[in-house]
Amino acid sequence: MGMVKSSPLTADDWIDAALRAIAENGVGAVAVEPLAKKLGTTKGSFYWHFSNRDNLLERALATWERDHTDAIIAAVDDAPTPRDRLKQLLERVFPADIDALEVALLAAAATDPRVRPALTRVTQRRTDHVAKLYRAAGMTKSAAHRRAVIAMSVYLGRLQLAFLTPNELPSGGAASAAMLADLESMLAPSESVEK
Amino acid sequence: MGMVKSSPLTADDWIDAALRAIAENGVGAVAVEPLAKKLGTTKGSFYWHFSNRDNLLERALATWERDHTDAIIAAVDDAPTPRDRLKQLLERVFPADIDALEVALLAAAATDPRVRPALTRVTQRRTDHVAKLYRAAGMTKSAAHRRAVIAMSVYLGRLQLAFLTPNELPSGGAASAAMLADLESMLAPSESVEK
DNA sequence: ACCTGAACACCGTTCAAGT
DNA sequence: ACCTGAACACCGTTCAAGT
Repeated sequence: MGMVKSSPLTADDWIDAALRAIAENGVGAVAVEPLAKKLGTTKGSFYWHFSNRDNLLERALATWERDHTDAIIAAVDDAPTPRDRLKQLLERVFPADIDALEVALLAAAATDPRVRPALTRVTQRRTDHVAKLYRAAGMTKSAAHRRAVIAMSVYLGRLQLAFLTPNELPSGGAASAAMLADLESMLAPSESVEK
Repeated sequence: MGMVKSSPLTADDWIDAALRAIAENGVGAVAVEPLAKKLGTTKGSFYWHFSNRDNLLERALATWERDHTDAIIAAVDDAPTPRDRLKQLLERVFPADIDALEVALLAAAATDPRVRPALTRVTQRRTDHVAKLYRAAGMTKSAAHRRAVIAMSVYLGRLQLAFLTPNELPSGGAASAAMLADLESMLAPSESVEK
């Protein structure tokens, strides 16, 4: 079942296995003994590469944070106007298949003091970026920030909803298209706020 | 520290302790040995009242589900029009202090197969109720449903955001008032959709 | 440098025995 | 009817010893 690598295991092998375990079964699934079994090695081997279970979690989170923040932000920078970039961001982020790893991390953030800071940084950067887009589209600084916070709420809430009621949110199809249209009009930049 | 009750402990004592533990430290904190210590009894006592740890969780969830669904839905039924009821619901639900227990359950729902069904039922009922209000305010059935889903997303996302960036969401004050105004206009029923 | 294997602590679960 | 206390399994962590 587990992919057994020939001899010298690297720390990254453990990190990959940890992230896969999180996506599949949550942060609680980052357990040394089961991971060791999956990698075909022993617990003792683990403690050569990591000081403890938390240290593995920490480094796995750092890897995720690096890989999943800038990529999304950079992906939409080719659209001509801020309004277009916002629209593209929405279209890219909302109909997409739910990212199981992101949901699991979001879930763990509420109770796990090691996960929360990572999620906080990522969320902060995303919010700031969206606020900047609203600002560039002509809204005041405070209105732009409020709308960015609301947009992030909708995004985060949708991750939760998708997991709670999978049948309610088809990944494609007419319902989802109408939904996206609703969201686009609700989240479009408005120029008339707090002149 | 723990409130030690005189002799015959009831199942409800364990359930109360479990719900308190969840609110404070997440579902993982429902651990028999620590709870026994807090209640001043032994693990053996626990297994008189419950078949196992999961059984305690199950019954704690059932208690929460019963207490926290109908109460909120019923609380706003005195407003004259559907539009007013929606507005009151928003005003009641959004500026309120974050419910730690609800956040912890929402978090656990993503990975815990015992928690998810309870959250799914509660979310479904809340969504249906809000959709009914939109419908009564004059929207088509499908538009009302889509808007209810979006409103639930904002609500759930806000719970997450509040925990990720506590400083961003003051419980009162001007920022929160402006935010509420934004939400009210974005989530107000519109009559012009899908005539 | 990297790994094994045994040891110990902690928590879930069982159960015979007590009141 | 309700509880204790000892026992065992499972996983985190340590460490002496191996290659």
